[in-house]
Amino acid sequence: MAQTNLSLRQLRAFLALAEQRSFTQAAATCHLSQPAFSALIRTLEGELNTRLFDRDTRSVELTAEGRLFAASARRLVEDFGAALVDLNDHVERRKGRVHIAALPSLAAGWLPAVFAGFRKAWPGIELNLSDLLSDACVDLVRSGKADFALASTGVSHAGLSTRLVCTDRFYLVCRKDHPLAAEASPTLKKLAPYPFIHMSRNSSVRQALEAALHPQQANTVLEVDQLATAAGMVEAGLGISVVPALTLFHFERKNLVTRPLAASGLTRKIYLVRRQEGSLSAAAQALHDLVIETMKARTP
Amino acid sequence: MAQTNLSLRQLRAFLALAEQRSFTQAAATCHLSQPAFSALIRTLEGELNTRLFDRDTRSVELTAEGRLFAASARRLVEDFGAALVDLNDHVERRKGRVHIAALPSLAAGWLPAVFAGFRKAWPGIELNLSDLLSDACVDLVRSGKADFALASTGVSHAGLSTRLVCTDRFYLVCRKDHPLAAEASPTLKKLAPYPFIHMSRNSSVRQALEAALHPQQANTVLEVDQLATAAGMVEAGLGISVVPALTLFHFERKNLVTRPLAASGLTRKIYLVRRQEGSLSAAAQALHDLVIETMKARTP
DNA sequence: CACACTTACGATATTCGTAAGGATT
DNA sequence: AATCCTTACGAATATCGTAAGTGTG
Repeated sequence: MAQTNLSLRQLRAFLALAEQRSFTQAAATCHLSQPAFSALIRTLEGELNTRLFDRDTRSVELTAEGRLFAASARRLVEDFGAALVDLNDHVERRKGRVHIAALPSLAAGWLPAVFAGFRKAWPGIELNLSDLLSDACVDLVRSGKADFALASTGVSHAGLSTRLVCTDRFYLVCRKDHPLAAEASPTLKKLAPYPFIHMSRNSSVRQALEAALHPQQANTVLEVDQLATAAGMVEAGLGISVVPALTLFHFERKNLVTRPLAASGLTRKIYLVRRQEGSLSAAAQALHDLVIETMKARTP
Repeated sequence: MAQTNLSLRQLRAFLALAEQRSFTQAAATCHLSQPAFSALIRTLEGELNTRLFDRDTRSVELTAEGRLFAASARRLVEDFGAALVDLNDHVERRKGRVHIAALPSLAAGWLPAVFAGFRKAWPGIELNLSDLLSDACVDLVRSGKADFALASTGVSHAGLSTRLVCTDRFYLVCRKDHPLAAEASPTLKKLAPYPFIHMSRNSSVRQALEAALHPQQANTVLEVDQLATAAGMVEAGLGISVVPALTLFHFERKNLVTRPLAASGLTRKIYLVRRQEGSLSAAAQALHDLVIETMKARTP
């Protein structure tokens, strides 16, 4: 008994017959020939080891046991259907949840448009974004709390797979009246004498910058956490700064100019980080694909 | 999607694999060869239109969709199993309810032993007895409130089937010191002169008696509702009475004697009444069979 | 190369629809 | 005679197990 094998179709057939009380009609409902339907009911009765219908040529009625089972069967078919619909909603991305982690610079400037596009395509999917510094992003992925991350780690962590999605060139930002504003594409060396406004030491922007400067030291005048703050400081004339292209929107201000740095190998690499094993949910995969696609479109 | 056909076995296989995370082991659990099991999972994934497991030669893990479905599947298999167990309990008469109606004379004297036997055989079945006069018994059956009845109706009602289960001979009951006590088997005529204690007019005992007497009139001294009352009255010397064999236990008292009436065609016929169409529940059928069997044993 | 999942394939079992049978009105 | 469920039976389909294939540590 514990190993009985019943199918959803048998339950549906049973319920159809219980409601319509006619083999002929119920068979039509189930898209079966009447004899096949009859056999199906007989099989079901055999598996349940009881007669479910009193039937003769004139009438078809549930037995007491049939009525009992009908109540269960109705609920089972409903629950089964609900489970299938729910699963399918997730598969078809009508429901679901995606949690990604991304560097604040991406979260503020570039991601919103991606999220908007995603939302439009899959309005039923709940989005969750952790805008954190690179290491924290990676930790969320490793712990499974985030589906994937956009971070600047080049280190290949065990169990994580990283994929380069963007190489972000750096730009000088300074006031229009600054001497460097005259240069179309200044070199790093030329920047050295001027007071410099840094991002905080653990930001990806700062780390890429330090790595590029290495033996050199910048003439630090100020260290801030937020790019918007840096923009304000530069505009106020406290100093210059150097930031990746994807953050330039912060510096689109009347009194500021931005200049690509002369080829210096100074770039910030952005990686998509995900767990090595375990596929993404349908929803996460969709966002993943959209991210990749959008990135490709930006820098072909 | 609405017409997907899943089987309980597929769900069990899916859950086995989700838990054991090994095709080989899960296949063994399901008593299948590993390739057959593999095909089964593949079919399931096809029907659900999604991959449920991330698998390679080294590891088998649920996908996000698989985890979602696993929760549903677990509950479905449980509910399904519970429904099957419940149904089987009814089929095997470990659970259930039987409601019968019976004449008070049977309810008090003869049925208790039958019920005791039934209870012993099927301790899980709830018993329900309506001890009512014949017409009320039949009404309960007709309305479907009782599974069957033991009544004295000979009338064949539409939609009901009646079956004679017992022909109850009548006995004189009187005091030991009554003149009739001397007769081993008095005739009805001899009773006529003596004061008579009747059952109420709508009782089956009274009706059978009136039918037998017909042109004659009894010398009624008293009319009572309960046989026990009649017994007390007879013992007190108020009169004699005539009652069916099955009620004689009421009259087994020190100062009373019972005498079978001489062949007079005076009998009370007891019928088992049930609905013509519609089988009995397993529990009701069991009680039905026990009633028939016990009746047969009493009067072979 | 050993282990674990997949593919290939012939054999078996199940399920189907058509046609004939039986019972009831 | 008409209607409805059941039985009979050959055909189509699905499922099984064995054996070979593939990929990974």
